[in-house]
Amino acid sequence: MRVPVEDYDLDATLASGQAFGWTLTPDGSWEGVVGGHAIRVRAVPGGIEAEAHPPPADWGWLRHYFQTDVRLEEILATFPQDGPMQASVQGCRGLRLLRQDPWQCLASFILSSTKQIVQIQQICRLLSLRYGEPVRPPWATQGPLHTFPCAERLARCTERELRECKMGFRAPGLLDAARRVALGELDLGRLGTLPLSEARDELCKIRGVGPKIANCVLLFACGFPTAFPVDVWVRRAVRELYFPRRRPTEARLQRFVETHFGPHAGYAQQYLFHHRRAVAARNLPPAS
DNA sequence: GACCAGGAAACGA
DNA sequence: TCGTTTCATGGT
Repeated sequence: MRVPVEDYDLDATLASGQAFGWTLTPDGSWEGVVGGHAIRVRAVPGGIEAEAHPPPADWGWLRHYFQTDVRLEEILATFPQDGPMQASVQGCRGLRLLRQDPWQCLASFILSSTKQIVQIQQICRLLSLRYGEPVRPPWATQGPLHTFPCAERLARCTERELRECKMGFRAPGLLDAARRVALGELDLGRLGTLPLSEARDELCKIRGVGPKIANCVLLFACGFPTAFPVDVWVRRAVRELYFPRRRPTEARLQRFVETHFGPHAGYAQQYLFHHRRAVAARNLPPAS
């Protein structure tokens, strides 16, 4: 299957710390699981090439996940026309936001707090291996891929079992989230129909979920284009670029990001995040 | 060994 | 409403 799309940097998007289940294979394609299907995707001229197993009847769910109908040009045009923002866009033209499954996204970001991206990937992989369902596509050379475990399955785990997946103090939070979702106490599918602040309040009832993680879920999975997660990298970027003199209070910084970046502030945030990390990687090259 | 990582919550001032 | 500390684990 070939999905035509312009302005799409697949590699940057899948490696950008918004989804943690993708693996880059030696031949340059990405393997993952979306909607119960094992997927292999690669960037090709003019679009994305995908294989799926089991073979799907239609591919709408894949276009939805990758948001290939979104016109990036129109989104970038809404960004503030200031130097810092334009520089961030120039740094990685084609970076995109995915539309993830809300439960997987919520669980992943509960596991993300004060963890590096590679470690989050490691924990998610371990969880999937132990509690997800195996999917064996015909192209798999090694073992099968695994779905991300559903809330009902994780709700049946003990805290000790979850801690064995290296998540440390985040285990109670994940368990709390899984139980709320499994019991129907929290309807993730409904969040997208609520006003932003109400949806955020719902998520923040979960232990270990504060504004940052809630905003990640609202932006990456629930379709709120102005949700603006502020993590250490984005805070660093915004301070350096927009408050070079004195450092603003947290409340001041919050007000700024909510008003300055326009109707697609969440997208702008992803560019700031990616660009600031790229600068850090350039200034501090990894030890051989 | 010190320091940090896509944070949140409990605490004291 | 501020800043500080603690939580668990692994990488640099």
